Amino acid sequence: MAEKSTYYITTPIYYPSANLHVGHTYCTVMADAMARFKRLRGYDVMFLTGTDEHGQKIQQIAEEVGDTPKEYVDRVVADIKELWSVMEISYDDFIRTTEDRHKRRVQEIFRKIYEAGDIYRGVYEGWYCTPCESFWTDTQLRNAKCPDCGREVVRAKEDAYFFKLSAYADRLLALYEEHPEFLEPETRRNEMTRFIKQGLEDLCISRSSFDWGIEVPIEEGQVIYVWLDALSNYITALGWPTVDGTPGEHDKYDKYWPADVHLVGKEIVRFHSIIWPAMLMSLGYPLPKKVLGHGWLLLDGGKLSKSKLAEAGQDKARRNIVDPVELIERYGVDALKYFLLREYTFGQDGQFTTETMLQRVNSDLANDLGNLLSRTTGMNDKYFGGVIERPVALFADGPITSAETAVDVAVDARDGELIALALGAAAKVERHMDSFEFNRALETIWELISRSNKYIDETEPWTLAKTDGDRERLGQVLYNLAESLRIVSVLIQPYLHWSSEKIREQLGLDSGAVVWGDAQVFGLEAAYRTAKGENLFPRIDIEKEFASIAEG
RNA sequence: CGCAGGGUAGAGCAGUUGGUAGCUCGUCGGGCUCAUAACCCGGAGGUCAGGGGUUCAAGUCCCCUCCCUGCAACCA
Repeated sequence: MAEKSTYYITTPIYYPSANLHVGHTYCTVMADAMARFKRLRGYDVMFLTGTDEHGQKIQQIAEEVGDTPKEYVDRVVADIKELWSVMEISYDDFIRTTEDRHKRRVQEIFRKIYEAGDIYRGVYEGWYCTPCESFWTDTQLRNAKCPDCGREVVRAKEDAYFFKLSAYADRLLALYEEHPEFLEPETRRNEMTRFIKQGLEDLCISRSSFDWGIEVPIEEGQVIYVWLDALSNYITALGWPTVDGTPGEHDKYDKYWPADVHLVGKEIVRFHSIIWPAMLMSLGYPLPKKVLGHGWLLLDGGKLSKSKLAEAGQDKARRNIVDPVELIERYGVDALKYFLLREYTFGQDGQFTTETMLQRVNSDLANDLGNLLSRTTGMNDKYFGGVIERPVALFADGPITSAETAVDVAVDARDGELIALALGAAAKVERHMDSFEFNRALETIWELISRSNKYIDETEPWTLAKTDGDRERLGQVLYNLAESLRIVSVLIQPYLHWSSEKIREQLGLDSGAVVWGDAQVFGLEAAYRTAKGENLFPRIDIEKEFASIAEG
């Protein structure tokens, strides 16, 4: 037997200069959904996230609050890990660039690229703000002043090491040409192609003006500058390149590299699709299969930023919450996850407002899904004491596994329609997930939920309940609804883990035993013992909610 | 200046290779009473930013104009 297929997915490693906002959450939630989906499909998944902890900015912030950089990032990283834990982010490894396993390998990478002749010593020249001790490029300056403090900057130089990025322009263009799937969406690839054709400069990869970083292995007083350090995490976490020769050191590298997808925000597509492959080319390592750039969540038409966050706190009447911790405390993990995955089109920017999220949660989660479960279990409890057997009349030949059979076999056209839709959903979800269309995957599942709600209205179980002779049909209807909900519980499992479990609980199913193939079988359960529980998603009174948010 | 995207119903968005303009929310009307005042059905609402062109046929392809946004080497 062949080994299980592997799937390696990464998020960027976040910069812990401050706590994360809902934009970081967006990226991580997508990666988590994909990782869970692939696991459910039987892949051996490696899902990596982490933090990029070096650099001048963190050194400065730590000094301001009187901490060492390490103390400072330890605290922020603890919060980040706590957030991922609350959100049930199923990462397999969390790499911190301050960890020894990373630092030693980054130095090894530096050495190898140096030995390959792609690193040389030169002079970095830029605008320097003396009070901030920061270098800035021409375009970073604001009105020719320091963008941080607004004070004068001076032209300054320092010795530094450079990576011969310019030497890789042709090979990068060839990569995009021969493997367009390497960089998606297409618009990002167009941007990068243009960018390369404008001419690549060599990349400054070390600094001597601050010391919070990994030391350059061949010279004291220089630390490795961001990209070489940060991008390397995708292989250092897998134990590559080898530095200590311990048995099994690079097993994960052998197994999972090259990565199937680096999920990144559109603003760092350039680093992942130009610098990173160039580094790997220099090292002679295989390239990742895909870099995928997602869009941004926008707040009031602009990107999420600290100043925006401050403003957001000012507008009491319709304050937008962008702190994921607060969103989760108020509305729950699945509400946030569902909204992020359902509302936005991958690759494009989208407006984020708390009001839109609450509307989405009310209509899709409370009214459609929660209510469907409530009415189904409620009627089953009321009419059958919660116990319902698989109706022999409908499943005389056993469970149904194809939509065509469903339509042929069904005694009632509405049954056939419902069953056919339920059986076809999994394949559609798979197709949409293959192209990272989370919104469409969820849309597909919600078509089944809507059809189920409609099925209740069409079959009118409350009318059937009034006549003894209709009792058999009533049982069929409720069984079909339970089966439909069971399939929903499988389909939503990668996205709404918590809800999936709650639904299965109320249906009397084992929560731990979700198998994807079960979504392609109708009539699987021989009997249901349902028990109506608490409402999955209580309706939110949006006006009252805003009043409460304003009081804060 | 350069490069890359957008402009589609009141709001937010979909619209593969050109073939009757869709979805969600909201709104209006109706139905139902199992359910979380939820659910189901139906209606109204768009000269697809503007102009020109190609075509039997253009939201879709080509040209021009206007408006918005992103990138330009440390922002998810």
